[in-house]
Amino acid sequence: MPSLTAKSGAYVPRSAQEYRAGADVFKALGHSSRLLIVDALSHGERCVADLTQLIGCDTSTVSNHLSILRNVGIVADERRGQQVFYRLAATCVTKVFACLEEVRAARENHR
Amino acid sequence: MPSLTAKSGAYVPRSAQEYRAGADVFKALGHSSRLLIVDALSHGERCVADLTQLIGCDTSTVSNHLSILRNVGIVADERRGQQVFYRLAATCVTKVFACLEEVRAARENHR
DNA sequence: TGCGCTTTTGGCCAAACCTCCAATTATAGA
DNA sequence: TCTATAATTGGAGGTTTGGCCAAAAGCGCA
Repeated sequence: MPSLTAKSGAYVPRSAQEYRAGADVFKALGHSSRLLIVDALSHGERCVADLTQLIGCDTSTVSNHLSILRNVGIVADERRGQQVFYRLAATCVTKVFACLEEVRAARENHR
Repeated sequence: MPSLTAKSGAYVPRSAQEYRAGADVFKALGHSSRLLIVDALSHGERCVADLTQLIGCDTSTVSNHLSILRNVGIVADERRGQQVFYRLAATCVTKVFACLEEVRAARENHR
């Protein structure tokens, strides 16, 4: 039988939908190319061609990554002439990079 | 030709390895069950059986999720008797939930 | 040692993901 | 209108993930 390891009643899980929506956001960040995109955009907006050159893969692939980030609300797009510019829509994600450092430290500690 | 949309020289990309390591952390958070685990652990440690009941799937599946979280340094484990207890190793991840809210708001805004 | 309980590991299969290419859409300029 | 450039969409391929089951490993206790 499972033991009550935490103070009983202290934790009430959120809705399954909430976890799914949250997971989608992290899933969007869970790819090195998309992380590079977010990092780049945290310094200013960029068009698709810029990002394509930065990442070094097919334009369609980058466009795909951008749509994934846009669908979860991390970036926003704006067409100006022939180009489409992307910028961060949720600036808080830049702070998350700091957390990555703490996680890395925790990993180092325990081996 | 790509246009220089950001202040030139303002952004220097990190190493590919850094992006890969960071992506692995987010990938670990990018699953609703694992997000539930993190949320639960933010209120105190839990043994595998507890988490299994909370999630409602096979024990082996939960164990697998936990190993993914452990490998990137988000959680740490400690055996006490027959049971293995898990706790958050990087407490900053709890703050990330707040960021999810901002991302959600950004998504709502733009539709 | 032998039994029971808890957790982990390995194998399997279906579903999801990533990348490219080709084709399409949107816009600017001649 | 026609052409060139920028970006998106659709489809094929190969790879990775997620779930279960069965088997193994670790621990406590008689």
